[in-house]
Amino acid sequence: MRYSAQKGTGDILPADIYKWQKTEKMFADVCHSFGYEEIRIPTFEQTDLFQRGVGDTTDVVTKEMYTFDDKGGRSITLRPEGTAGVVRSYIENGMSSLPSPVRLFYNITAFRYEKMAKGRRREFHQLGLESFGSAGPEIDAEIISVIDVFFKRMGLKNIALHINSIGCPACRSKYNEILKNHFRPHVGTMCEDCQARFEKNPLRMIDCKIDGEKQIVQSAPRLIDYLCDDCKAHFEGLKANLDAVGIKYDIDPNIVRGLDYYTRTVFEFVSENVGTQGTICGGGRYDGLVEDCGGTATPGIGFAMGIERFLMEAEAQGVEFTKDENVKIYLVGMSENAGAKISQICYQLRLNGIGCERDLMNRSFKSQMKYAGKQGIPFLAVIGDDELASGEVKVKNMADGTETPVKLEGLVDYLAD
RNA sequence: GUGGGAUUAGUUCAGUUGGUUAGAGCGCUAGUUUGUGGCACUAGAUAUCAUGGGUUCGAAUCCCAUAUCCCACCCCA
Repeated sequence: MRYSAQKGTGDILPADIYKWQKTEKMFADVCHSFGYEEIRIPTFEQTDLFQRGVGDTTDVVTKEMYTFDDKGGRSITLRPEGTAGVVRSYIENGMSSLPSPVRLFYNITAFRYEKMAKGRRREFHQLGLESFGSAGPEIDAEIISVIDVFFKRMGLKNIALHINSIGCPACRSKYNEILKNHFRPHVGTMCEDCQARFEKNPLRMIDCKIDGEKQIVQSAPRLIDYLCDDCKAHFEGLKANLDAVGIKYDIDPNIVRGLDYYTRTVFEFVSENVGTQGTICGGGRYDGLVEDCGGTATPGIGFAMGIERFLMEAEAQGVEFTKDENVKIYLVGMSENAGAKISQICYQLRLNGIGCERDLMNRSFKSQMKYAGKQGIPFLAVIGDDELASGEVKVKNMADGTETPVKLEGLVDYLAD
């Protein structure tokens, strides 16, 4: 039996891991600079949290969740996204009593049972953040600028930002009636999905891929034109705040987003390099979610970015990731007697945080040299009987071939720069 | 859930109309007269040709099924 990683999962190998580490570290740095702190939440939650939080009519919940009963008979689900778990934690840990806004970021894996395609995995990784307690559009603009700053500091060029407002429950239900009146005479001619959507969520009929080209869909009234005064003011405020810092955006009335909890602001960063859908990062406001999950009514907003998709985009843009050297010096053993001394030197170097390697394969002198060269280790020193006698080694700089005599007791200091 | 392409060494790929011991590059191991590497040269190891059936004197090659990977639809990160 030959085992392989499960469909839609995969290994992140040493050859790539430094890119992930750079990405994760930069995201944390940027979040910190905005006053966000990291939170770590469990990989699984009770199924009900996602049904209620994400919405039990969404695709994610109805057909994509990894759900199973544990030995105690509880229904458990591997998180399909991060927001619901963070909201649960916010409520459970009484974070509403902390100074507002409460700002949290996270680095998680998430799980969705999907058919494979480019940029889509069953286990995938997200960097994201959530912010609680602030209802104004300033924070909407601020979390978008978190992403903008992150992209810029990672060396990415502009990635298209699409924004939209899907209103609050009040203006949305009013709009739904208007939309239904528009479609009612034509429902019969539309696709099966749209006939179902007509009753449950007419908003989604607008971005139907089957009927999308039809005149009746093209001419449908747009939610953004029917926002209530408060929602309209919020959206204008968002645009003004983005304009103020020079972040460019397109208003895309078709962004609906597949998760039920969104209200007012929704946005996506989209690219052509990560598959058909192209969303690298998506998010929005969810002013009703905390209350829906059993907390006191608290506005919230957040986003999540797919690390796999981000790296695809970074690679497509030719972003260079430099790999740090972990091992600074290789100690070549020249004689049988040198082994113990080399062990002592390595131990001292490592105690002082200096990475070093020595032969563990009983290799010839020449092979040790080759190994050090191939590994790209920047310094090298040969230790044989001469060095044992004199207590001095020649430290060779592998890049330019120069050698510097260094006393053994001074080796740590010499390499410490 | 619907449709399309693919699967040969660790890896990227060749492999003729079905015909003897299935090849190469990279990588790996060792050596090129035992105190200086990357390059080069030489040698070596490594393949149930995805799995199971079938056709045939003979299958990596043709047929069927299954699995996996990839791509599109849908949806999302």
